[in-house]
Amino acid sequence: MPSPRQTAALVMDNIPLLMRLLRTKFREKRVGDLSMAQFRTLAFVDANQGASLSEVAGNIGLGLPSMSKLVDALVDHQLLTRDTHGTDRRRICLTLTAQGKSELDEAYQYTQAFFADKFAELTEDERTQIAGAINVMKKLFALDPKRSNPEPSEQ
Amino acid sequence: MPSPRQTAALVMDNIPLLMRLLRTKFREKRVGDLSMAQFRTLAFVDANQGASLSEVAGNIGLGLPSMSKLVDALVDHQLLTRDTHGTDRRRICLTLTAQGKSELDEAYQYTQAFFADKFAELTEDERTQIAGAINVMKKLFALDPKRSNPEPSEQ
DNA sequence: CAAATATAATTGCCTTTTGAAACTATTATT
DNA sequence: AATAATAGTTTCAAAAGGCAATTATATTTG
Repeated sequence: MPSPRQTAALVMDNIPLLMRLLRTKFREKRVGDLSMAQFRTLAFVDANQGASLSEVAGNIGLGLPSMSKLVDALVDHQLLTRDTHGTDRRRICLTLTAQGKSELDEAYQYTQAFFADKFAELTEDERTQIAGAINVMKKLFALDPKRSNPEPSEQ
Repeated sequence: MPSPRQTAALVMDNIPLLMRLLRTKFREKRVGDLSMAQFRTLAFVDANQGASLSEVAGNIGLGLPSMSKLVDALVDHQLLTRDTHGTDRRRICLTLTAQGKSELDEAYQYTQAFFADKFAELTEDERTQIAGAINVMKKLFALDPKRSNPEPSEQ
């Protein structure tokens, strides 16, 4: 029966360690030399086709200038396309290229394989507990990556 | 009944978001202008008095040069002391100063307050689930910050 | 409608963070 | 003693991120 404070401490103490593990595993096989931020950007655009720069920046946790440069690099490497929005030409419309999708998948699956192997060591109950816990926190902290603009209205 | 792969995906997708939240909250009130890495360094040294540079670097996930400079700054601000090890004068012995301990506590508690408030919205069962899940992963991934040198043998 | 204001993204410049390589000092090995 | 190994530091360069100013487009308002 952990108190809110105890739970907070447990989360605060261990999330950074989990994150580091994730980073480490990810860097271990930097597919296509994607940085963590680049990877997460691709993943967000994959889940939110046609996203704007602001949306991506906000959801990844970067400023506009930084994200603009990051996207620049991804476009240069032909992993993303940056088109102008059809009805609002200030905005850009980010989309994954086929190559972007495949590199994203490759990077994702490499890391997933490691974690899946580890989670396979657990019982179903333990996995259920973890999945449940994450879903609870997802809801509690409104963690779902939301588009600031509810209408994807492409073109 | 989540499969290992599904559990992996859930963790991979949400840990970065949780981490970002943690960072954001932390930066919101940068007590004493501590960076995230500096904060985690102080926390590690607090839990591992007399730690060496390599130990800290390894556990925080930084290279030696970076950690050396980071520690430099903390020593300059009188939050850490850097003494030479008694029996092996190549090594350094890091210890928290009283001020370091107090700034660490202050920073920790500020962030903890936010998370505790959120977790207070949950039921006991949900908190138990979260705490259980984290403990399972802690064990599974051997997340506990371990000292590379089991013997703290000071001086 | 024209002027003023707001918004989206980019660019230039700067600071901070990071690491690779070289270097120093100390300890361990042969 | 000579050599190798280990712990930290320093130097240098590169990367990442942000602030402020700029451009381009939309929206508001007088």
